[in-house]
Amino acid sequence: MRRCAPFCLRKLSYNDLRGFVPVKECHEHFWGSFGAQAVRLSTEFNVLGCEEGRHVDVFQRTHHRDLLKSSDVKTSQQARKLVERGCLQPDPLFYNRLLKKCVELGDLREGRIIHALVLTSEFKDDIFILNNIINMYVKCGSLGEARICFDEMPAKDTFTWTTMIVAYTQNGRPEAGLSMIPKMLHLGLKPNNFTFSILLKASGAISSAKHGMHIHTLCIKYGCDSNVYVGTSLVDMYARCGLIDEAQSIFDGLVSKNEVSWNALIAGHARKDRGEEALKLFQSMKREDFDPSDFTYSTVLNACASAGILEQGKWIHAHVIKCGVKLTDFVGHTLLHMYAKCGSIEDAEKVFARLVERDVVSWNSILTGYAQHGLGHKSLEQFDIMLKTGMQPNAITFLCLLTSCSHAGFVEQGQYYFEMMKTYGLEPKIEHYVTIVDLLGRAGKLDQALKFIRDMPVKPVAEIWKCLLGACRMHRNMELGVYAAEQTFDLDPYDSGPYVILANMYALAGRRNDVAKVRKMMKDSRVRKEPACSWVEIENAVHVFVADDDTHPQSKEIYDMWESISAKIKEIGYVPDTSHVLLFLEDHEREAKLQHHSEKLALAFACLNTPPKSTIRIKKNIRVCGDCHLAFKFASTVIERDIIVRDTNRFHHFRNGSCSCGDYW
DNA sequence: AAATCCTGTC
Repeated sequence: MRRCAPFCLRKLSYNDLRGFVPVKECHEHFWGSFGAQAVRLSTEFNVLGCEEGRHVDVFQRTHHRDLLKSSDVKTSQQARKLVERGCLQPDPLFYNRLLKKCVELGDLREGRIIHALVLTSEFKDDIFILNNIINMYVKCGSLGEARICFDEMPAKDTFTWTTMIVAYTQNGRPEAGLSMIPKMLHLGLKPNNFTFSILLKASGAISSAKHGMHIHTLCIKYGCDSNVYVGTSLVDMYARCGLIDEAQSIFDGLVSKNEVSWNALIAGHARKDRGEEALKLFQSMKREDFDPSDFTYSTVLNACASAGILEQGKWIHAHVIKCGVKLTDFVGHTLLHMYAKCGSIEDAEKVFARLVERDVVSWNSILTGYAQHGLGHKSLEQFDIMLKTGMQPNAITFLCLLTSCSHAGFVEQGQYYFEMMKTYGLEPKIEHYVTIVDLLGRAGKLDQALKFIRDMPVKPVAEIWKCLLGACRMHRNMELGVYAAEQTFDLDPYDSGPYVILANMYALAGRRNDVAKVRKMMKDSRVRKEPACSWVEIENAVHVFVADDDTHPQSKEIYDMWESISAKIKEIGYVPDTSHVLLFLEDHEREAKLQHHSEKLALAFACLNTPPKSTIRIKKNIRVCGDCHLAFKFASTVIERDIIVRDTNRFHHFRNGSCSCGDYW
């Protein structure tokens, strides 16, 4: 204790001494402990015209303040020990500062001790302190203890209830948070801005427009809807519930908005795959003099990533550089993700090299990039480097590795990693099981895949069977395919995919009656096939095509261009693969059907509108069809260009007549 | 005297 004294004495100034009330109880102890130094202090006080009695309190307050300013946990403990020894006379503020310190440091153990200390003090019923104790438990991650304190509190106020709602909402139990509101209202407690923001967040988290709208009406009733936090939460809630237009109109009507409100709206559009709208909003935001933050950049970069618009992504990157935003966690990862997702793995590698710090997410992002670009070897090499740097892989890391192996056909390696993840204490989740089925299935080991499914410790979900079904189509195994399809119909009757695959398999086998049967099933279950489309970005504009599209202004040129490409590739050996057409048509009709698939139109359009030799990047909302894949291989030779096609889960790089996927996808 | 809204890898 003596150690602390000089530190405290040095800090005293006249301003510290003014207006403090003496604490008599500590007086004696103080003099006894500090002896000569206290006398010196006393002299200084006398010079300043203070009474002796004030010293102790000055000591206390100064001491608390200085102790609590430091982020060193030892000082918080020191402060507490002084109280335990009776050298300090704590007031409620003292406890609250200590609790705040525990929250900052996430120190649950220390928090519990302070809780105990409060319980033995005269403030054991102080609602303010008890509220802060609950908050401390919540922020330190102990929901259970928070709840016990909550239940045991004799009198609760709005803060108490709000804190508990925050606790549930931020710990993945938004329904539990929402369920507290009726009771709170019943007790006559008025929710405030804090309560409403968190309730709206909870509604958004479960995408429940019903709850959200109810909370919205309460916001209005309690006059909280003009608060900027509440307003922003409203925008976010509607966006997360899929009501993006409602979100936009709330945003437009906001009395006060800040950059967070903009971010919420931009993120909403980005989630809805409205990349261009998100970018437009980004522009408006800057026009209206709101400063984009890390949040904004990662949001718009993500919008570019999902829309696959590389040029505009680069433009945002330029902004990031111009504004001196560091490539730390969020911005760095979304930038890397954007380049990988827009088909430029080289740029993604450059970003990875320049990241200020690399955490497990950075590594996962680059591994995912390699996996999606079919660079299986690179992915595994990178993983070795990751381990050498001492970075701990997580469940997602292994998912990336398994995907890499699956796409590259590395069956044994994949199984090795699957076992390896367990040695890292990671329990395989359903996604991992799906990937192993995919790995085995693609490699033609269908029986092994089925045995794997049977032996799985978890119940198979629809995804598992869809995977097996895809493999059965690839390897023409009708019997197992039918079985897998039946399983998916039970588990996920509304997905069109399995019906279409099964119908195709029947069609290939010439089983017309069965095709009709599947069609009827589709009709009965009201399943609709998602329309296939492809898109390309040319000079900051996105051009979307569907099959047989004739709506584009350049339509005639596009068809002529495709005819010309088609003629040239036939000369060097392209024979249309009509097995990909479901309908029972004559051969020439089947070919006609194939020739105007959306990706072919997109390719022709890109040839017309981009400089010779430049890389063509096409995005698709579903898997690339087998015939288009074949045609594009020949086309890459004929037009002397690299063609990169992104489908739902991977990239195909066509160059000089072959594809990076090695025809294995 | 305390707290509330927006972003990343699958």
